Amino acid sequence: MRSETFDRADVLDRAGALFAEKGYEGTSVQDLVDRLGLSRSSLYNSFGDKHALYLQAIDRYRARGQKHTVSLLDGGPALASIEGYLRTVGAETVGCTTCLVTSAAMEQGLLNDGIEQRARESLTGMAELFAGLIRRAQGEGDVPVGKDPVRLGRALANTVCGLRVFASVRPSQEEVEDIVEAAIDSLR
Amino acid sequence: MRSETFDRADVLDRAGALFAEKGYEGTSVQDLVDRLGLSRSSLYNSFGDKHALYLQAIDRYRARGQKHTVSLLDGGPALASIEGYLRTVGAETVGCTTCLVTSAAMEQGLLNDGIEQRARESLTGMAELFAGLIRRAQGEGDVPVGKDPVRLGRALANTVCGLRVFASVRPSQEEVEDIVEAAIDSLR
DNA sequence: GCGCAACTGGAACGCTTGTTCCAGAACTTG
DNA sequence: CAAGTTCTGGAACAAGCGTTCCAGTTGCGC
Repeated sequence: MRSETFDRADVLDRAGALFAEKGYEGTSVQDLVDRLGLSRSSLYNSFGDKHALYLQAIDRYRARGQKHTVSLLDGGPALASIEGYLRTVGAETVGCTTCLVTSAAMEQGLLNDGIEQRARESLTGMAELFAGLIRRAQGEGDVPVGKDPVRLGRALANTVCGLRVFASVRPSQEEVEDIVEAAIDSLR
Repeated sequence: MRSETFDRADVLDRAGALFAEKGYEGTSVQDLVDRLGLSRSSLYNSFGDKHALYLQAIDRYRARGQKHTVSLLDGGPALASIEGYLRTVGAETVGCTTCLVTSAAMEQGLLNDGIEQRARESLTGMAELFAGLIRRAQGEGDVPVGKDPVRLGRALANTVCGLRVFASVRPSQEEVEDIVEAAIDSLR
């Protein structure tokens, strides 16, 4: 026996970064071989074909994002958590960090298998996460009880979604801050 | 002499629809020939190569969008114009109408020539349009003067941007309505 | 140290890609 | 009718694509 010499998660991370950068169709298998540090043969043996690798990279990306989100949100008042999360997304946007799920949704949304569903899951998941936090913040007296948590949660998720696109366009810090702060204002 | 038999604008519209649907890399020249109703040769003679056609389709799309926007916005109180525009975008979103500029920005944003700039122009243009309308609505007593028109305008543009992504994911009418109504609420 | 399994490198595959070219048909204008 | 231009269909091209396969190397577990 001999176990895999490469770090599977790490390979998927790098593949995901490449896919997010150049798109699925824009990334050739040769690009992947060059960037991932393993041979063509190993790539096919360990991950299947290009599309299978894409899906695995997306799943990995989503899992990592979820872990990161949770660590950002637990503890402290809910409103502060929301603000912190939005500001983090804002910083990523200024840094032109492109989002793999958004890229995948835009590129393949209407036709491809599995991807549309994954993207929708990510979006509704984020909306529900926000809604829960808003409800908690209302309990903590930080958000007016008149506000509809579901509606506001969906709006915040959409704001994040918009920022993912903005990231492709090298926005100024000022623009991004305005968007983030306006979102936060909507909670007051 | 013999003039062009096809309608140039119409061909660009159909090309744009195809590019928006399948992405730039995902659309082959053969796809274009099949859909546009003119021969490979005419296509190259009249529009140059694939990338040139793409840019022309984007420009045409933007011009058409601008014309449409203007017709939607002139006349009546500014607040009603904003609401009408947002609801129109919402309807397009429910109908899964994908936006060529957003697709182009996501696919090529960081690397390609001309496209990033065009996408940013579209976004900042929309933000400024909103800012102007908000200022007018403030003059008309429909929006509190305490609100910052520039910030709010940017937030609305970002909301539209997010909806363009949502359209790829077959959202429910309810979700989209929540997002649109929350955006409108932010003006009160 | 033997055998098994993961890995490498490269060659080969059939297919699609974007692009060019050409002979001829279709049409408009003189 | 003739000249000139646009359009068509199809062939041809080199390059790149995703995928498969194989001979050979490396390293772990018995």
